[in-house]
Amino acid sequence: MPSDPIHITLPDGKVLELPQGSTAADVAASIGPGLAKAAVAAVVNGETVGLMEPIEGDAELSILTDRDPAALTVLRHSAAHVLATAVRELRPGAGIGFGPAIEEGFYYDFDVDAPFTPEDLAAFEQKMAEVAAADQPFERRRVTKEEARDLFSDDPLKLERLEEFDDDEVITVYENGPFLDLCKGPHVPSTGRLKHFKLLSGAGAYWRGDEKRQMLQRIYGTAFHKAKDLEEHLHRLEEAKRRDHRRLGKELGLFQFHPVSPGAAFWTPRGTTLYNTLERFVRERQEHDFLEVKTPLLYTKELWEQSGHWGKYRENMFLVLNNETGEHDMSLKPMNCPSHYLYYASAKHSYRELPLRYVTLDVLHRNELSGALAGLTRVRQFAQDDCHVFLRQDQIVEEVTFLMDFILGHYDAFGLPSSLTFGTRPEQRIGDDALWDQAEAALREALESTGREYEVAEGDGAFYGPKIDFRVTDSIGRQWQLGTIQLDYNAPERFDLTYVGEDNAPHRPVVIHRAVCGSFERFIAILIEHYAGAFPTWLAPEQVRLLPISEKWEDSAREFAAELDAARVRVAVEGRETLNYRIREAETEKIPYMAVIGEREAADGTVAVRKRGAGKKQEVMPRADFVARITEEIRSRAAE
RNA sequence: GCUCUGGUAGCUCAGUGGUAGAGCGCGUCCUUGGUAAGGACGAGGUCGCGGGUUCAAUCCCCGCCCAGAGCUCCA
Repeated sequence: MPSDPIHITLPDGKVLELPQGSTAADVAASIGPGLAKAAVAAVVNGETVGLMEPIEGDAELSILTDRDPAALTVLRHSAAHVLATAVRELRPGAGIGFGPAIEEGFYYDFDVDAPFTPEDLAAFEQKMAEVAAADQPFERRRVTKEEARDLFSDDPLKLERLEEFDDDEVITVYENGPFLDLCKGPHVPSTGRLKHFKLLSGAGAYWRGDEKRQMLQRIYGTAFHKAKDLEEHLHRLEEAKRRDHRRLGKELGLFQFHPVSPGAAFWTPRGTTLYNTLERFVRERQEHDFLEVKTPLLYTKELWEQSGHWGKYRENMFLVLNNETGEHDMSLKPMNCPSHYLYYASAKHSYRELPLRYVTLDVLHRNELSGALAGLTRVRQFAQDDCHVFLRQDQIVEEVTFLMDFILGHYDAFGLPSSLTFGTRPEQRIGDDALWDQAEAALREALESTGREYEVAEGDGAFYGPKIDFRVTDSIGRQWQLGTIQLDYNAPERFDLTYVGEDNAPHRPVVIHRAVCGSFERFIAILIEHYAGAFPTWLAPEQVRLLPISEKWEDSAREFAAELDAARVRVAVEGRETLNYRIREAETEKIPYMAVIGEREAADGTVAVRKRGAGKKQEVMPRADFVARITEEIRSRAAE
């Protein structure tokens, strides 16, 4: 007695009729053999499911092939299971934690006595290949909590997770060959789908990310549908290593670190030139519409109590002994905001003056965990291009539009494509909803006015107001979160900030926190990696290297160097060793221009110019022409 | 902070229970060069810091410092 068929609606609106118990694989097969082969998983009524799961009743369904990002997540999740299968084969006693797909691959956490060695990883990878070759089907089963307790009686970590389920919740397990895991799924139909994968690294990871819990051993890996994608990914990892700012910073002599001041950079002369050039650029852009102020670095705790930092942020502050009181009741500033509030509050302000934009580029200190420090990207001492705008509620749209334009212009100057994220009200927040409605509407309007696409991150705003975050993509496709525009309704209350309105009564201003680079340190790290150390001429610490062919032409070279120097071009003359040696050296140091002077050039006042990376394609030109050309390139801050 | 790994010449790294090596860089001399490394000689080390084991420690053990990777993208 056949039961009623089910009706499957496809993305193009077509409706298929299939018998009860049909699976997404059946649907794919009924559409065509090509699709049946390419199918990885399916989306049924908005939920990603495995191909082999029976569809329950009428549904909207689309098939995921290896071109869908969601299918890659499924494959990687399955790869995590295959990894666990392999580890359990080789280390039967290993406890299993969680093993999800992540952005760039997957990981699985194991409870074992000792960390895995690289040799272990190689053996696991080998075993994974065997598991994949065995083409074990992934079988999904629904179980009761009671059954699950039984199945995982030897897996305390799984049991712990299990106890968090409600009694009536659907619990599923997946089984492939010898391996059984508590898992929501979905998975690819069988382990044979896993063809292109690689284990990358092992490291400790706390169970559930809680430092009070036991340390598990995590193995990271990645997997792709196509060999080419895997290769490209591995190549990108190599490329990132090659561009690592810590490595290039050392090679190009830009900055160093010393144990006597962990997390604080020593900038070399070259690095300082780079830093100052960036700072000059930032200052120049802020010259007209912003007011730069310098404020103290050290404050008593009264300020931090008022700002709320003393209670919530003290762990991250460097406290300083106050001789007067004998207490550590002073602190180096970890941010500039409170000093800007104080300065604003030091005078009465008319509504006519607003918006007021205060900028400070001072050094800040934050006591980050020692284990969190990393090169220039995570430091304890840094400087932000920090701005606080004081404005009226009715000015928000115009101001945010102005600031966005300002921030995007900055990234454009470095050829960093940017994207925008709008963070709306979080669960935990202050201020009434009417104010949030207004603030969000204003940000939205400003965002719309740019005509650019933006992502909405619901609930991602700060507790004191909504925000817009700016992310840039560097030359090898990595994304970095840099600038931010945050509305703040809390600070004006805490610091009792006011302005005198048209009605001659005091009103609360709104505060906007704005940063463009984030910190100079981190921004420079990103620039180093973005340019792979080959800075555009305007940023390069040394812009021209003059190479006299022999000592005889050194005077001529020095004369020309003086000319360039007078034109504010950063130039050095290098006369030792052979010409070939010096060319190689300048090329490795990524100097934008080499200028060679020999008998001919000295005689007719020319110079043979070789551009970085251009090889033997040199250009002989009158010296004045080269000065004109390079000064224009610097003035316009040309990209190359 | 915690786990693991590492710390040897300015840099990159090899090495050993018997007071240490390479390449590059650096110095001197020769060479005076035409577009990615000319040649010779030489200087340079508290083997991260402190303690312990040992006849003897850069090496083994303990502590500390610094660096690197990682520390929920939740079955």
